[in-house]
Amino acid sequence: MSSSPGIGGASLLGSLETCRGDPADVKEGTGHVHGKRRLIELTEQLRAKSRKVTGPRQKILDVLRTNRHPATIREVFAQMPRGDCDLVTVYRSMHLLEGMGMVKRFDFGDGAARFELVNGRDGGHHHHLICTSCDRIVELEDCFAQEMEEAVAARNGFKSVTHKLEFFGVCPKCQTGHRV
Amino acid sequence: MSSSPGIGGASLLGSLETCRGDPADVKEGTGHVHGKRRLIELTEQLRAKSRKVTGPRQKILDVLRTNRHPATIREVFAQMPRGDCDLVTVYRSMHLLEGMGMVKRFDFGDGAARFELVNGRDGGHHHHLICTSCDRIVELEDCFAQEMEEAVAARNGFKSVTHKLEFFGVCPKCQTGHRV
DNA sequence: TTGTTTTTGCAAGTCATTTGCAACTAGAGT
DNA sequence: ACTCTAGTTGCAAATGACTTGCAAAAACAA
Repeated sequence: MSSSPGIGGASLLGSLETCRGDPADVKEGTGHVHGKRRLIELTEQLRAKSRKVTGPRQKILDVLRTNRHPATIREVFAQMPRGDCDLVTVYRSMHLLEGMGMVKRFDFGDGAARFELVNGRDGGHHHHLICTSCDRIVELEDCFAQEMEEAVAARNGFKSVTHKLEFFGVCPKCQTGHRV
Repeated sequence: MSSSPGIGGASLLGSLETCRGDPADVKEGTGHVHGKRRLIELTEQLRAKSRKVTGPRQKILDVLRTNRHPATIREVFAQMPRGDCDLVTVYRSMHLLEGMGMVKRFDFGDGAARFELVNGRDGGHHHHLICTSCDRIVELEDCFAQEMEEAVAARNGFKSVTHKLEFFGVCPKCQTGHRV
């Protein structure tokens, strides 16, 4: 990383370790850790699987952490201070994180894959409702296809069955004709 | 189409019109027309919307007609006698057919869109179960997500909600270790 | 048959994503 | 703290799905 020698792990993690008291760290009820402390957890996951905790990876995780909806590679890249890392590195890191189960890939059919940080051990499995007019994304809580999945698996003798389910429609705002 | 001047509409349709008695023409119970007669119906749909019935389009429809599973553009192209038409024409025709509602697009997450002929007026809405090991595709009858779709639409105030749902898993044959 | 409009082939372009490779660095070992 | 090495990164170039521009060719109506 010759172009940005200052982005070492120390600079980012160092400041993080002083943030234990971040009021947003724990979202009550969910048990999920948020805020910057979350980032420390994430980098620990990397270390735990003996992957190196590099500047680009921390930045990418930090961007993912602050995104409420699945983001494309380009969106993640755009949200990093310019010069932080190469676009290719985002692709490679995302692939790594996906393989580690730290992020989940979604496909909304617009040609670019989207990624979202996985929460909790169950992976926080859920689906999305996407406005076909303004691209607004609504995160749907929980999954209603579990039974279906089991039925389909059993009926066809398949194992390790998973599913991909997304909904598309026109959101309330776009129904009024006000393109947002 | 300088390279294949002999592929006129007459050559294909002509032979079709003599095939009314094709034993596979009507699949009992379903009311769907199959066999070559189906192709005549399809070309009529083109004419009805004043799109030209060309050689390439007939060939493409004929390939789609014989495919049991959604096929990629390349697969459709590969199934046409060489020189029948350009790959680009398959892309363009598929886009046209999709716009007309004659074919439906699916995405199994492998980078290439897949297309399947639509049957009946309801569109024969259904889903697929794909083996992640050997790519085998199982067509699942009916759709189990209709209620969900309505609930999601109502709860979020969306209109014209549709959904995309596919299942992925390991098929019986691949579970035994025999890669097929 | 002619005329108009649509369609096609070919070449080139776009865009997401991947890959080759040399330079670089995080973290382990010393 | 210093070295070593495997894992990472940047850059450039490649890949692959899909699209677009344009002139030649074909469908079909008059």
